[in-house]
Amino acid sequence: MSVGLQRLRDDAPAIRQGAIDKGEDPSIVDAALAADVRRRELLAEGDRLKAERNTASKSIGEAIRAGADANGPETAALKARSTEAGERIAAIDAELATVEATVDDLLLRIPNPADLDVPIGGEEANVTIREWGAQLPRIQPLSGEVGADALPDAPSWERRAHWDVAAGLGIFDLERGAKIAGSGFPVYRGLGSALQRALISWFLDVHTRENGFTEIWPPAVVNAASARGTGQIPDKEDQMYVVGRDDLYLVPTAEVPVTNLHRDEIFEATELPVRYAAYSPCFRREAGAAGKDTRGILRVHQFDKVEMVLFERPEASAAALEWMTGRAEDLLQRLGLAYRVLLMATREMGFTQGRKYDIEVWAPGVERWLEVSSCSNFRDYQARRMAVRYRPEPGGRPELVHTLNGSGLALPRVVAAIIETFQNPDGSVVVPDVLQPYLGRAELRPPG
RNA sequence: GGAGAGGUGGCAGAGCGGUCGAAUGCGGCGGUCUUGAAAACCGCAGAGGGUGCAAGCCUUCCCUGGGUUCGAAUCCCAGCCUCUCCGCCA
Repeated sequence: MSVGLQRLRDDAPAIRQGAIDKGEDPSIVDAALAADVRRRELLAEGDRLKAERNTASKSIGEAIRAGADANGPETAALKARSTEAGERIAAIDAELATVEATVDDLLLRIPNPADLDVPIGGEEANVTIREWGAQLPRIQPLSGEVGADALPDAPSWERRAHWDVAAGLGIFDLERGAKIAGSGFPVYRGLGSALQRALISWFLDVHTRENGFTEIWPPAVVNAASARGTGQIPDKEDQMYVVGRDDLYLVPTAEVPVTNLHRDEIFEATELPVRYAAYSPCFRREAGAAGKDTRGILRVHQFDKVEMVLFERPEASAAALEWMTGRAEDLLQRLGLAYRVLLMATREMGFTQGRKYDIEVWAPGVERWLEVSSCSNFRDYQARRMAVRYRPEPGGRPELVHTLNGSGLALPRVVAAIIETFQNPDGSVVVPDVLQPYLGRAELRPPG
């Protein structure tokens, strides 16, 4: 935490501006700085008194060993000196404890400044930096060319939304999901369930066999220290499901348990980078999002995701973010889904990120771009909270690592895009080539 | 859930309430020796914070949090975790 203070002292204007750019309160920076001044005053005085007490206590021990009476008058004088120092130490430590709690709390509320080249602003300031694939129209001719070449009066068909197609196929059961758990807890059945497994397996297979990730299967709950480490507490606390009785949090993403794997640890430089790929269910309360995307599976309280998590040397993290984003894009290309990559503007980023790319797939049935991946470089922000360090040189001083993570990929919207992109006029859906071995079939059709 | 044992540095493992940030072994780093390596020998080696240009000095940390004491790794209390046995159970 105090490495953060160091940066705060050295670079307060940039941190302040970073908070403003992200739409956060910059006055917290000054409050933290002021509290830090008081903290150091108390620390200096407390340390001085502790040194005094230590020497006094030590001389008591020496006197006794030299033959003095442990309860005699000469030791009593020494004890009085030590006791007096002890009382003042107690008072100072008490104030120090409250001041440090204040500093820690304030530090947790100062956001990570965005990289200097990140556009400043809200959604309108996001920059599309890449697009891939054809953005299919909702209405298209039954045969022949798609697009401008199509004849105006030719017979056409209309793509349906994924929930309509899924209803025909019998692969979702949203109503019964609502009955047994609540709205936003989808049930997948039959080939819908198999499609979930297929996607998870294929994603993990690509990451582990081709991309060099180590697979992790994490717990679905974490403790408060882990939630704080990755920044869910205090920033996004109300987005998490809490198991109050046991003081546990349902994970909103595998990022939380997997990044915390190395909390309070020191890597050797030769161990980096560390690359993990982890499947987990993800639980999100989506508080404040009521009424948005209520149809289908575009916004749900529980979904499945494969997450990529990297621990990197600072000088390598920028390139690692590009690489990791590329790994997520590769999955979409091999599925045959059109997508675009956005560099997110400052107010569209989270509290903890230095740079973030969102990847959105085109869903031609609902005619919308759907976010399926978010790839971020946290630089040393999470590492500081979690005390994850590495030794640049053997035997050298530890320094903070950089952490990154990105979805690779989140399932529901990929499923929606697959259904809407590869649906046929008769209601069947073609299975992408890469998934056919996992599903054991080339298309989804209604049973019977 | 019940009963017992235990949590010390990268690992293993000592540690009468004062001289313990902590013996010893392994591992690590540097060196001697060697054509090179191994072995042997010598030496260095924890983390955080404060202060200082720096060398350094001071301070905290022996699971966590309280307490007793002039002084706690060592004593007391609570919690967490691990192991063994019993019970229950996918």
